[in-house]
Amino acid sequence: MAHWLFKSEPSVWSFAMQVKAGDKGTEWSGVRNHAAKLNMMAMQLGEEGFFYHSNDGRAIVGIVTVTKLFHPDPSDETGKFGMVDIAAVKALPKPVTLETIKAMKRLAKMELVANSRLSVQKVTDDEWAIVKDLGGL
DNA sequence: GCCAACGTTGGC
DNA sequence: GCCAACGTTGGC
Repeated sequence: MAHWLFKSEPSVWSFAMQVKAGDKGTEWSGVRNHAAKLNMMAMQLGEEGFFYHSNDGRAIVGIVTVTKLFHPDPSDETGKFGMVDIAAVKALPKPVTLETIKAMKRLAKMELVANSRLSVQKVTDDEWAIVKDLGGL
């Protein structure tokens, strides 16, 4: 199973809102980037990803799971892009900050550091295990 | 609030 | 099809 990372500004859509939205999941709409789209197309049902708060927070705060495979995003008039649905799984007992990630040698290659602007990223098995551990899971 | 990095757009 | 200009993102 592959692992992922979803990035969101908490003032727009926070992990707390994702939790409140329940188990069924919500549409991860509005992605207009091809690299992010390819990542979403590769996602399988039940695969898990980190939920990262950009700007305000700058930390990985929770885990989400894919509840619906890649499908068209009605908000995209060009029809080129799409989205998956995700639902919150659990919060990290200890959020893992960007600062911590940058300070860890084994996490230095994370896309979060290398390509911070990509909104849906791939996370390696190694990175997944390390961050979960740092997060207290 | 600034600025670097990156993606997209549009003129040629 | 190239590339300069522009807009957006996100860390600091």
